[in-house]
Amino acid sequence: MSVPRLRFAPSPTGYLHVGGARTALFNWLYARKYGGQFLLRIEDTDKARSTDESTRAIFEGLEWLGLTWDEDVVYQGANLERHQVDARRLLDSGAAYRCFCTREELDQRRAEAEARKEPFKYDRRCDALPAAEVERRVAAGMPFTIRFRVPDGTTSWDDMVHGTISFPNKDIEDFVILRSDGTPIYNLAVVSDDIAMRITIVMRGDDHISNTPKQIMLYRALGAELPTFAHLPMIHGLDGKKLSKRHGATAVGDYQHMGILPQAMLNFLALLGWSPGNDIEVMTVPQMIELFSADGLLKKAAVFDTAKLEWMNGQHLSLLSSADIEPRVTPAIVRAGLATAGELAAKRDWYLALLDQLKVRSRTIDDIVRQAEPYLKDDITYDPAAEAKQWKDRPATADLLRAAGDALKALPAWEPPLMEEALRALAEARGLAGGKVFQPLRVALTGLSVSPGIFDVLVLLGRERSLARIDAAVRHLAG
RNA sequence: GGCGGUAUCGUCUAGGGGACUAGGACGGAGCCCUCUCAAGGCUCAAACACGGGUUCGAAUCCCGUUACCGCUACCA
Repeated sequence: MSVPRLRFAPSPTGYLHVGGARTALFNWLYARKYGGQFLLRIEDTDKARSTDESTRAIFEGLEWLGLTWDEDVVYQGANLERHQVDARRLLDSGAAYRCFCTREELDQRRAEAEARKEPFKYDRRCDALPAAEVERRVAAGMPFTIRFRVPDGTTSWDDMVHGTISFPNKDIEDFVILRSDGTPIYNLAVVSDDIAMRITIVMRGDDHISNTPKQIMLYRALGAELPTFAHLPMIHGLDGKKLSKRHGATAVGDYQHMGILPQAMLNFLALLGWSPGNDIEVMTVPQMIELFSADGLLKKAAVFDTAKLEWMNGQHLSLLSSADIEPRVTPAIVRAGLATAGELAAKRDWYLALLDQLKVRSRTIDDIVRQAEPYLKDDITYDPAAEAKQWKDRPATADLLRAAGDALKALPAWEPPLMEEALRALAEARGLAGGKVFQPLRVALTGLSVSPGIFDVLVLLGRERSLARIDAAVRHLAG
C-alpha cells in the first residue's frame, strides 16, 4: 500500500475561508492519521483574480491553525507548460479536438437554446470539420480552443464519503481544456497537477462533484491512475445558504482576531461534517488525529454556528494553563493599551494568577482582555449601572465602605480567610447579608458589579491598592 | 430547465432492521451552588421532511414527491 498523498488546493482570490480551512483540516488529519503527506498547491491560473496578498493570507491562516504542509508549495501557474503539453497529447491522441467557435458565437447559441427552453450543449460542429479545413484555419492563424471529446457511456466512481456516484456521459458536453490564449481550464490544470504531484486522495468540497466525471475522463485519456475521491459537504450560514461574507466573519483571520484559539477553531471545524462518535466533542489536536477516520465523514452540509464556536473556545481555554495562554493574551493586552509586555513580564506570577481568575469566566481571549482592565490600570471608572445598583444610598454606602476599609486595614495578614472573617463580622454587626457588603465593595475595587470572587480581587489588587481604592470610593461618595 | 448531491431537535450530531419512551452537545427555560459574573451539577421544552413499499418489525433498506444545495463558462 503506497503512502497516501493529499493536497489542499485553494485559489488565492480572497482570504482563507472557514470552508477552505476545514477542507485543509480534513486533508491534513487524514495525512497525519495514516502517515501520509499533505501538500499545498496554490491555484493561481486565474491571473485576473489571484493576488499575492491572498496567497500570503492563505499561508498565514494555515500556519496559525498549525496545518503544516510537507513539501514545497506548488504554484499552478508555474506548470503552464506541462498543462499545454498534456492538452497537446490529448489533441494528438485524438481524445480532444480544436474548436474554432468564438465566445460570441457560443454565447449566442447558448442564449438561443435558453430562449427555446432547451438545455445547451456544444454540438461538436468543429469536431466534424474535415482535416484539411482544420489545417487551413490553423495555418490562417485562426484562434481555437481545445475541447475534450467526451466518450459514450457512463462515468462513475466510488466516493469515499458518498459511495458510488455516476453520471451519464451524454449529459456532459465536450468541455474546453485549453483556452485560445493557450492557458488551461481548471479541470485540465487540476488533473495535470494532481497526476504530477502523485496525489492519491483528492479530498475537496462537494461543489466539485460535477467536475469529477470530467476529471476522471481526463485521467483516463492521459493514461494515469485514478486517485480516490472524497467529497466533503459544504458549510452554510444560519440561513442555510452557502457561507459568504454577508453571513459575517468567514475568514479564519477574523476569528483569530476575535480571540479564538486555533485548536478550538480546528475542533469546531472538525465537528462540521465529521463525528468521532461516542458523543465526543472537545478534543485536542492530537486527539483529533487519533480519532480521525474517513468513516465518520458526513454527507450533509453543516451550518456554521458561532455560538458553539465560542463555547468550544471556552472549553479549550479551560483546558489550558494560564502560562499556555499568556503568549496569546499578552499581545492583545498590549494592543488594548492596558500594559506593556515588559510590565507584564516583570510581575509574571501575579499576571498568571490574574489570568487564572479571568479565563474561567471568558470564552475568548478578547473577553479576558476586557476584564483585565481594573487590575492593570491605575485608575478605574465606576460603571454607572453598577453605581446605581450597588451604591443606592450613598451616605450609608460611604460609611459601610469606610468601615470595611478599616476592618481590612486592621488585618494582621492580607489573606482571604482573614478578610472573609472580618467582612462577614462587619456584615453581621450591621445586620446585613454578606453580599450587601461584598457588592458595594466590588464596585469600589473594580468599578464593576461583575468580577472574580471578592477575596480574589482583594488579593490580586494587593493591600495598598485595595485600601486606596476603598478610600477613593468613600471620597467619591461623600463628595 | 438539465444533471448531480443532501434530508434526525432552531444549530452541530449519535443512530447501520428489534437495545428508540430517538441519545449527546450548543443555544433556550428553570433549579442547585453562591458575594456578583462565569464555571460546574441537575431538570425541562425541542427532531426522524412527506407518501408509498419491503419486512413479523423501519429513523435505519427501496421507490416516488417535496425542499434545500451544487454544477450547468474560453471561472476556480
